[in-house]
Amino acid sequence: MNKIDTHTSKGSDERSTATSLLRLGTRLKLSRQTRGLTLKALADAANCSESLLSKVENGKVSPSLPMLHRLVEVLGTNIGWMFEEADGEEGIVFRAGARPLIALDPLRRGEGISLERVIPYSPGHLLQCNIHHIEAGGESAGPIQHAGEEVGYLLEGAIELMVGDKTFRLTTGDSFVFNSELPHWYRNVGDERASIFWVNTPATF
Amino acid sequence: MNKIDTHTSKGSDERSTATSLLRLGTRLKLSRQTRGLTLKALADAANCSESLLSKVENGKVSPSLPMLHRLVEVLGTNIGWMFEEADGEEGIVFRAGARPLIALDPLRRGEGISLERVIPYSPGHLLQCNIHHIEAGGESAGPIQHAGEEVGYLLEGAIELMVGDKTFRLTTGDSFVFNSELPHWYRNVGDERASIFWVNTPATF
DNA sequence: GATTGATTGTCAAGTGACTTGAATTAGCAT
DNA sequence: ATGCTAATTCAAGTCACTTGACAATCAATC
Repeated sequence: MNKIDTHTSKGSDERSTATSLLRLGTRLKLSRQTRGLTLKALADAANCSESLLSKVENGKVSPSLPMLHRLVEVLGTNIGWMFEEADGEEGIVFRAGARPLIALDPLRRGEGISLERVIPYSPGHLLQCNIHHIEAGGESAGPIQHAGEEVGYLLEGAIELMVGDKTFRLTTGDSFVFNSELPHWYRNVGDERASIFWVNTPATF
Repeated sequence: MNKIDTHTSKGSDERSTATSLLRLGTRLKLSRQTRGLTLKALADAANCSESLLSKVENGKVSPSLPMLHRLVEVLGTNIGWMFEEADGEEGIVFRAGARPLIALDPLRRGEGISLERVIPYSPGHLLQCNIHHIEAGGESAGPIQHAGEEVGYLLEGAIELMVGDKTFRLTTGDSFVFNSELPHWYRNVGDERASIFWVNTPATF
C-alpha cells in the first residue's frame, strides 16, 4: 500500500517542520536573488552543489548547520534573521491613522517634517516606504544621495522638489521617479500641510 | 576587406533606428512580463513564433506593422503608447492627468480595471508603479504570484484585498505591504471608483 | 566497534524559458 | 518577372533551475 511508513514516530510535527523549512528556503532564495546571484554562483561560493541549494530553497531538504552557516556567510546575513518571524497577516495591512509616526531629528531630516511609516522596519523588507508630512514652510535638510531608486506621489499640498540641478513645482496628484544617486531635497511652498507618499529601494543591483 | 557594405545607402540613421528598435522591444518585453506571459504564450496568442518575439524584444529585428498590431492587441495596449516619449519632465516628474492610461485585457487582468503608469517604460527602472483604477464592482483576475515585494496605498474608494488566505477591507488612506510570492487579488466593494497607488519591485533583477 | 537507518549531499539527466543562426518567405523597387 | 532586402520560421543551443537515483555521513542501537 504505502511505500513508506518509515517515519512512524514523527508524524505529529511533520507538516509544521515542512512549512518552516519552506520559509527558510524562501528567505534564502530571496536573499540570493536580491543579490543577483545564480544558483550556481552561490553554490560555488558556498562550496556545495547547485542541486542541493535548489532543494534547500524549495524546502525539500534541510541544510546541515555548517552548510547553512556557509550560505548565510556568503550572503552576508546571519542565521538568526533567517528565522525571524515573518510579519505574517498582521504585517500586511496598515490603517490610516494607525501607522507609526516618527518625529524627525530636525538636524538630520529638516524642519517641520514628520514621517509616517508605511512599511514597518523589519529585515525582511526590500522596499522602504513612508508618508512625508511637511508643514507649511518646512523643508528637508540638505541634499541626500544614496544608491537605489525613488518614486513618490503627492497626496496633498504643493511642494518644490529639487533633483540634480532641476527644480519642479508639484501639486496634488503629481508624481516623480528618479535615481537616488541624484542629490534631492524638497520644500513645502504652499500654505498648508503637504504629504508625499514616498517609496524607495535601497538596492541597486 | 569588409564582409558587408551592403547598407551603403543608409548608414546615416543606422544607429538611431537601432536604439529606437531597442526601446520598442524593451517596452514590449516589460509589457509582456508585467502581464506574466511567457514568450511562447504571447507568441501563440499573437500568432507568431517565439523566436521572432525574442528578436523583436531585443531589437534585432523590427516587427511588421500587422505583427506589432497583433502584439499590442494581445497585450491590451495600443501602438501609440509603445512609442510615447518617456520624458515627462526630464523623465522625473509626471503630472496628474498626464500619465499614460492603459486599457487592460479583461481576461488577464480582470474586469473594470485600468492602469495609470506612474513610472514610464524604460530599461533603467527597478521599480514598477501604477495607479490601479477599479470601477465599482470591478475585480482583478485570479491570484497572481511572482517574486518581489508590493506596497500600496488606497487613494480613494473601498476595496477588498485578498493576500494569501486572508481578506482585508480597505478604505481611503489605508496601506498594505506584502511579499509578492503570496497569491493576491482585489475587488472594488464600494459603489464608486477606487484607486490604488501600487508599487512593486520586480522579481529577478 | 560494527550495523542499521535515516538524511545530507552529489551526479547526471531533464525541463522550460529564452536566444541564435541558417534557411525560407514575403515585400517591394527596378 | 527579377533581384534584393528584411521579416519570419525551424531547429539547435544555452542558461537557470529541478528532479531522481545513487553515494557519503552521521547517530543511535546491538
